[in-house]
Amino acid sequence: MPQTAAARPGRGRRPASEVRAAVLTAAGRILLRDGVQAVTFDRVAAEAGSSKTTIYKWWPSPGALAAEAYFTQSRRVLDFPDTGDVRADLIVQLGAFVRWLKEEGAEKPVSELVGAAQMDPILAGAWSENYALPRRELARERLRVAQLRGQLRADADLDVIVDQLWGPATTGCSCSRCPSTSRSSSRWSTRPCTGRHHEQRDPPAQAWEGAPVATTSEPSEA
Amino acid sequence: MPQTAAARPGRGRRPASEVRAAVLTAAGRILLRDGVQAVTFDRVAAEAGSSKTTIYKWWPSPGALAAEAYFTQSRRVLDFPDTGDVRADLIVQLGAFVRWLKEEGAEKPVSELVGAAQMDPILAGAWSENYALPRRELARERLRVAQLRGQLRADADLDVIVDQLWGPATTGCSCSRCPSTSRSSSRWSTRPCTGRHHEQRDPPAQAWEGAPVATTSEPSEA
DNA sequence: TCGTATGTGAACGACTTGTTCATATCCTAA
DNA sequence: TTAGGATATGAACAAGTCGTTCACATACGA
Repeated sequence: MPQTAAARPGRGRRPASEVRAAVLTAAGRILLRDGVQAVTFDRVAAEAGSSKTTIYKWWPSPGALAAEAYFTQSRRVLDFPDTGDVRADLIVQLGAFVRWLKEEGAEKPVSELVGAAQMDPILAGAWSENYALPRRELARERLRVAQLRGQLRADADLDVIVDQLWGPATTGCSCSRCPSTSRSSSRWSTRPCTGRHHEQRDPPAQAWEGAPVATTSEPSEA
Repeated sequence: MPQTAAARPGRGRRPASEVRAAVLTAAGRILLRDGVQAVTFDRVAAEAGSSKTTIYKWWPSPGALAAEAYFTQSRRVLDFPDTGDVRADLIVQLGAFVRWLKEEGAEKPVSELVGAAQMDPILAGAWSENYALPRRELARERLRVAQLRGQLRADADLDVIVDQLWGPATTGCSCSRCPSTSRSSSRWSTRPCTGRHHEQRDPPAQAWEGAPVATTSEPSEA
């Protein structure tokens, strides 16, 4: 995440676009460095060099601000490429998504955002409407194109395919502190894309009863 | 969850076991009624008729207290029966678990506890060590007995079976605010128990990329 | 150039979190 | 039965957070 915009001292109005960019940048940095609970209007205002009053005006809650900061950061990383070969494109995007989570440090903030959404309806709504559902629709569009090009069976259930392709990585976020048992991206299958096999031989890793959290995840160790 | 123990007025020490029971009962009721964030030492003390000082001594955090209150409530509901037919027993227990979540109101507090665990290492540790891993081990024990009795293939991967049987219900907890797409308990399979089929034809519902939360869940609607 | 809109920082009130301390009761040993 | 030690108790306190108000300083458009 990029460096914060320089805050100028003293009163007086700055252009809204400048303030907005500074606030989102500061919120994103606090989210990554200190976690979703550290994203408060007071702290973001201090770090962005903006007014707390203004932030209260523009965002409904710190959670919504944290979510928007995350969306802003992730948008450029999670683009869907379009080379004409949908299968290859989805593999590239899926790889980018997994790297974004596992290697570029997004897993912790995402799991905290998803976690916080469980008790923050505003954040839950923002997540679903501004991130989750739009991204699902992007994936479905790519799969529809594959169907039109004969690269995917016409009767394939697109939601199930989206779940199966991206679900394991996302389950890792929503249940990130789990014992390392059966979850592994190497076991994921792209078989639906071939349009030939009916059976799902390698079930993707998933959450289980009663064991969604543990302390084996390094970033979150107490 | 049962009624609170009557709080007696005035100073003076009460027996620790009485105080403990009152605190756990109060915490459980606040968790169910008002959510995990309402479980604070002040509120629990007020509702239990106990001293905040004492609660600070006995529990490391409100989250740990909330988790223990939940464990206390769930223990009796989620026992594993033992009739000799492991397959039938697991179906009964799985049904009790799903009813506990969906019909007896446990889904919301569980998803909030799991969500809060994402940013509360103490709660995460308590959840894993005192609830998740012990319950997983209980399930594995039952499956081992099935293997010994020839009711389950000797080479079956017990962790994968546990994930697949209980995972969907638990995924519903960890990602409870999701659009109703492919998740449905009716699609779960008990096929591993027959020891005959290698393929998993009906993949259990699971989380997907970017869409783990939404506002379609009634209890959590803003 | 002027008037309107709005970002600004300080101040404020209400509430929460966590600790301290003297007191009242429980419990165990003699 | 009594006495002493341990501990649950409620009030008080300090520090910090949350959310709002308001007069002021600047941006911006006509």
